[in-house]
Amino acid sequence: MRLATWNVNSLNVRLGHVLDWLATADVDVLCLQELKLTNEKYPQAELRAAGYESAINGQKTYNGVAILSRLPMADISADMPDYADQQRRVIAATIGGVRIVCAYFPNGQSLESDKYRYKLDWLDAMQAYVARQLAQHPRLALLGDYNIAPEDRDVHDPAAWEGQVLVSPKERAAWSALLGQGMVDCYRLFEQAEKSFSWWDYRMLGFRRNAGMRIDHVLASPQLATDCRACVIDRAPRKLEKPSDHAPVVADFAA
DNA sequence: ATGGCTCGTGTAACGAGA
Repeated sequence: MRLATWNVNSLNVRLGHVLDWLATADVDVLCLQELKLTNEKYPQAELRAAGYESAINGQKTYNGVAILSRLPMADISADMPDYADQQRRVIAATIGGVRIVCAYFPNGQSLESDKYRYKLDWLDAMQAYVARQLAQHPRLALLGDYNIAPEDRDVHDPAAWEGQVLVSPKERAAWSALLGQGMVDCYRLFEQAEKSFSWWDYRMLGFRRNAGMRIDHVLASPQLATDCRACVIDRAPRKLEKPSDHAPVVADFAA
């Protein structure tokens, strides 16, 4: 079973890239973030023609997430039930015996911002949500744009970024707490090239200079992680005309 | 030099992203 996550930064703009990528990526499930469109405007027909059904939690202008699957989906659930959120950032479904959670973690903007406080509260809620999901689903995958670079090796210039949003101690503590629940960073199960990133700033020739961060992740529960055979970041779509600033991350599981 | 680009909105700048 092949699972992927991709922050597309507007599905309107990126639909062509998504369809082209699905045609060759051979993934069973694709989690999308930053749709920036409502459920009414979701391109259901085009994706269905490509062989994928969708579970959608859309929002106008900002946020919005979806799970695309070429296998049957069950028990679709939008948002975190015990966290009242105006922003559409979470959708979950059970596919092929795996509980899939697709999440767009808040950015936080800066440590002084109200958005940072919101991010920390949201991270607390996600912690509790994952605990409940784990209790119910031994085979759990949490895929998405975490807006957290877990370690300094996930940052192109750790000195310049030290203490800032995406790498602050409180954000990294939230990441560590997810690992503390048993969740496994699939990407680090395997040997990877140095300076492997999943996001590059549009400005300053970020991609050409490989000035990026690894902030898009696939975490798997202990039982599911034992079946993980590979995890890669596919940089190819980032090289296209008008790309998303994020690249897809793909994780391959036996059975 | 704290910007630099790309979105949506709406049809001009501006907020937001990271």
